[in-house]
Amino acid sequence: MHPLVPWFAATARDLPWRRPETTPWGVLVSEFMLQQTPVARVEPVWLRWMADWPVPSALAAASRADVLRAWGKLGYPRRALRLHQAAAVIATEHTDVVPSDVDVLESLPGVGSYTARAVAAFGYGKRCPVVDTNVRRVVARAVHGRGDAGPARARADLADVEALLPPDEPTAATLSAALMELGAVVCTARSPRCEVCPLRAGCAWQNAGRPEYTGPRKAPQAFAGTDRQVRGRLLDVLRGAAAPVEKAALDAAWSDAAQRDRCLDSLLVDGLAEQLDDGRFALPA
DNA sequence: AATTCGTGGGC
DNA sequence: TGCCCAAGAAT
Repeated sequence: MHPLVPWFAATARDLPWRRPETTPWGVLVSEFMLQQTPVARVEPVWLRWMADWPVPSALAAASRADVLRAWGKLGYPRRALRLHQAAAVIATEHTDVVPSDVDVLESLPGVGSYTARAVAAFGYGKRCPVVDTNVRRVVARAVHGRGDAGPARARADLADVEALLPPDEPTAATLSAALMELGAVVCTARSPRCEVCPLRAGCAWQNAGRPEYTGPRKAPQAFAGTDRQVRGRLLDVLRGAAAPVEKAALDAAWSDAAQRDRCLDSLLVDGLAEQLDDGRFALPA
């Protein structure tokens, strides 16, 4: 796996959260935004976010409405709320310093196994296996000779990557980033660019003749007509409104009244919206 | 362990 | 065009 280190040094994308001046807080923010959202859409939002809220306590002091507006259309807006909550915990319980310990990180709202390890590795240069969908695919192919990663197996996946990391901490951290980069730009899910892959010579999948993936397929995720779409429509109305809106404005966003009301209620429960005393609706203060 | 949770671009 | 996918987490 060592060929990945010089390859990464030579070809890595110049992403703003990878620049040397980026703080662990900047890394944490980027990882929240990158959960299920492509790099290209995250970049401009991250830049403005860090300018507005350069430290956790600054974000913690902002209103949820401001946070949700800044999050914009990145999707899964509950992530924005969890980041807001995590910032408050960091500010009040960790003296405004992002934790470097994986277990402490994982205790923060919205921080799971991947994000905790990414912050430890990319924010603090630790030797720490980082397993995301890209890394699982690279390991499945290069190490196991399978066309794709099957269902996640947390412990086994971590052990696979742990075995690849060199002893040297900064080199291990760089390799972690390189594995993700390879999966993102070369060893992609569809149409992998094996011709330019630095691992080609030793890749188990390549050497096996690139057999097709045979394992279980993940169930395709419907979107049109789901609550997820309706919630998105409703929240888009609230995000775009300069003042609280009447219910009629939300009614116009989706025709099925029962589904619409159920989704509005779920937004209230999630803290993504609130109803004022006069009956109007708005992003939460 | 299987579902739910947004949004949009690429093929 | 419709389908698949994108640096996951919580339940």
